[in-house]
Amino acid sequence: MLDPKFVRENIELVKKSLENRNYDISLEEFLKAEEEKRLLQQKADELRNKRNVVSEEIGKLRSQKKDASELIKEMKVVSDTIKGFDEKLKLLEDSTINFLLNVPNIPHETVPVGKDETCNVEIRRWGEPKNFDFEPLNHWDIGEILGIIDFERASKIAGARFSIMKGSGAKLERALMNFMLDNNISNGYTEVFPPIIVNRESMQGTGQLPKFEAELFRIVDPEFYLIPTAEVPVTNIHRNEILNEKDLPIYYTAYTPCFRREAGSYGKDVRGLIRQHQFNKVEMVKFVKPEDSFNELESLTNNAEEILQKLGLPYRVVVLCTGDLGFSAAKTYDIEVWLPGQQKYREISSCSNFTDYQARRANIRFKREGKKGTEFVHTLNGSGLAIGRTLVAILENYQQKDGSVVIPEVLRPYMKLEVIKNTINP
RNA sequence: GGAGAGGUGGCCGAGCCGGUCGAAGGCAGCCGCCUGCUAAGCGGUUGUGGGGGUAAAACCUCACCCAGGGUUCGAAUCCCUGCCUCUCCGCCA
Repeated sequence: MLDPKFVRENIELVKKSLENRNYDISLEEFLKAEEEKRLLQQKADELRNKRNVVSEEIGKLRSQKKDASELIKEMKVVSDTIKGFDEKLKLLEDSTINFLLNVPNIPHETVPVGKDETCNVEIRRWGEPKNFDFEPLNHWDIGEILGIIDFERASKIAGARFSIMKGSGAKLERALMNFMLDNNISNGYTEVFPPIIVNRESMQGTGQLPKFEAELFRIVDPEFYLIPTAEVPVTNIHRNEILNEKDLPIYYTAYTPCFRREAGSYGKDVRGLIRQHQFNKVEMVKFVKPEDSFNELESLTNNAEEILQKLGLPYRVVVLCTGDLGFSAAKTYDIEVWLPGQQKYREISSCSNFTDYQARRANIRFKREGKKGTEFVHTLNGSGLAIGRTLVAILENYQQKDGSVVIPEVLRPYMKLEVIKNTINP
């Protein structure tokens, strides 16, 4: 959420931001309501002050056994007036907050302005897409040949966009989790394993609600939401807290399953592991001081890249333009891994700085040493990495002519295996 | 699932037959005094958010004693609902 005071004082900047993000929202109504709210609040506060003073007076008269019925009568009217003001105030407050909850974060000045994903800008590449001396297969074909992924039975159990990992496939999934967690831990992140169903307040704290309800799986009775990313529970760890300056920065990493409805993506990636309703992910989350957050975004992104480098998977980093930038983010780098089966770079990580946007929603503050008052922290997060997609990348990049898949060196201690051999369909 | 206890400031802990309670007392923290140094001791001070005010402060004011409603001229204190914690019983990975 943006600071109402900030919006009030930076109308042009906010308008520009909305325009660059292709949002068609007018600020006029909000500003009017905001102004009205402040005036009304002043009036109500004055009356409350009067009531406080006179009520105390009544108390004194009472204790002296003197008559106070005139004052009581008078205050009854005042109280009714206050009640009326409060009702109006509540409506105005609701409408201003509701408005702000639907206004996206302001993109950082280094974010390229552009309409849609075609305007994203590639920042760097690492590794060379390998030349195969045979036609590289899609991961779902590899999975079938090796007997390590079963989509058909998964759809029997749950439905479309689910999968069963089997044998060496399941083991590879597990190895990736552990390798990624260990790597993040060695980069200074503290491992956490949070709840994966959460309450409404948490979803609102990180910005999934109220705007993106359609993306979420929901449990109706009692009301809970399945997390679409570990960002939700992990960022909310410090909801409604005031942290000490000396505690910052805080780095967390978490493995969790993630659940997404994928509404509106019916035609896309219908085959394979790329777009599933349930998938595993290792996430990195940071709480930092405002002045550090954009440097922290660079190191966060580097931490994610390091994993791909160690796995020997070619990738590129792109910075999202204003039109493609996520709702709560001020700046986002997507990391895209090379998939030989698709001859394309595909997103495998998304690293974002949310500045104070989530912190204000979730009310996460910190106190500077020797300074009065509090400030909102800046929050960041990034995948490090999406496990299913990493597994896809390994199958496709490390496939051999005979259908087998070589296990990347760094995973061998975890797998206790060097090659997933093709014993089923040689 | 059944029975009971409780949620107060950074922490501990009073208040809870309604008024002078933003809230006693203690601890911790900060400032000063004292002391050869340390400890002890003495005095002062210490929350968050909103609105107004200011160049910035000072300052004024409202709200906040788990959350949301209600009663009342007035609520930490009374009533209702919800959430959470603890103890006992049952059930269970």
